[in-house]
Amino acid sequence: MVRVSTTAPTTTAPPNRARVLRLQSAHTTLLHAARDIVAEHGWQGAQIALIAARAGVATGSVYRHFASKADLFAEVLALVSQREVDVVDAFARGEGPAPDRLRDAVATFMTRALRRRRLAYALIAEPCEPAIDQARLVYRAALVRAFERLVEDGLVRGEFRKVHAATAASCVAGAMMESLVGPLAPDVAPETRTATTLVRNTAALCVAMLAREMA
Amino acid sequence: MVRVSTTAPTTTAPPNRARVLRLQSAHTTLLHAARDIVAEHGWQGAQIALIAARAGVATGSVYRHFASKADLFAEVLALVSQREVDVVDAFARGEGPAPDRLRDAVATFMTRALRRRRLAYALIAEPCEPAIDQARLVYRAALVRAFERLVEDGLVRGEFRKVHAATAASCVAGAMMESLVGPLAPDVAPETRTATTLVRNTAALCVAMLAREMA
DNA sequence: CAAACCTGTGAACCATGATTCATTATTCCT
DNA sequence: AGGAATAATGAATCATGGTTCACAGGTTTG
Repeated sequence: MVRVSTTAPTTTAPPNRARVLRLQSAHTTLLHAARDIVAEHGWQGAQIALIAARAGVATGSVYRHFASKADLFAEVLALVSQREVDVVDAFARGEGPAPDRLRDAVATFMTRALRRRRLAYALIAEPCEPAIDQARLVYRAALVRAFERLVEDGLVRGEFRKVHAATAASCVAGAMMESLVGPLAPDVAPETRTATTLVRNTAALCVAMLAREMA
Repeated sequence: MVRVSTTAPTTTAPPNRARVLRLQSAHTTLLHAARDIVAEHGWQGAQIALIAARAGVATGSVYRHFASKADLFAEVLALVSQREVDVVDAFARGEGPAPDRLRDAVATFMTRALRRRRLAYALIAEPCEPAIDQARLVYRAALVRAFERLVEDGLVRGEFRKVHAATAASCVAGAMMESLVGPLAPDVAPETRTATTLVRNTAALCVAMLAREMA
């Protein structure tokens, strides 16, 4: 690369910045490669060597950017999961009746999961080694917290009957995810029509759990 | 052992029976040892060598009775889990209003889990290796099916609003188990009073999901 | 009682796949 | 350009823990 030797690097800024950028880029590339591998082959197929190959670097290079495999996967989990948490959170902070928002949050979460099936299965239910499982629990907790905020909002607005927000949030999240486990299983035929019904039913059940009255 | 050489072993019955009994006994001893280890140290501490030691046999002997570690653990899982499934099933086949039975089934399951905490955590949420996780999914499915029978019964009796039984059962099971995950975590202080409230709340939420009308 | 046969033993073996590290290539600065 | 510093490489190493197996001890059969 041609550098037009500027008078003087005021500080060590330009080179550092470039270096940092390059490193960040490698970091991101690796992260994406890992995510893609998981989305395609699940945790089972997510070996360091494969990920490195996918990212176009050598195995050892992975350790230049991540302290360990667990570390890398924790970041992958965060990358993918945070988006989902944010989606639920958007509903928690939204306008309109809380029951409707709860219904939509559940439905949206499920629909999104049923699109990237393989990835969702990996995140929610796929058997995986303990270290990853550990990180998964953290993500689940975050998701529950997002639902908790939604429930709390509904309580403040008097739109839910009086329940313990944290418990209710756990129940909603649990109900939702357990409903997904079956359909997400890799071997099940992708019957999308059934999926639509499933989503609708589950969302309704979750709302019913908290509803002040029957419709 | 002194054998009073009876005239003639009509068949090969006597020796075989004794042998079979001895084998069965060893099998059972191993199974119990494995269960106890898991109940004390979780899957993490459940290594073949330790289990063998606990059972008072050599490592290799384990393989006289179980084809593999996964096999052994599958049986442990079945041993412990089947009882829980049966408990739920008893409520499914019981008398009285289905909503009450559902409430009691959930409460009973949770209460039982909160007693043997460590074991329940292992069965429900503890990070563990894929092979065990796989078997765990099977158990979850069985539990869901038990709840499904209960829901179906309630539907027949017209005591639940019209819902898809399988989906509702998943939701109930999921809600229940997710509620347990937090409190079961090994580090959490065992605040039993909170546990009582948690059980009551969760059971109520599960019933509300299906209830025809508000109380 | 001896031969055939199980069953138990536990140290050695092996497979897996993450992690390391001596070496080589690249990039940065003067 | 020259040399230090930094990054990339990937084959070798290592750790873990399940699994095997050649052998020993005891039991059954004839």
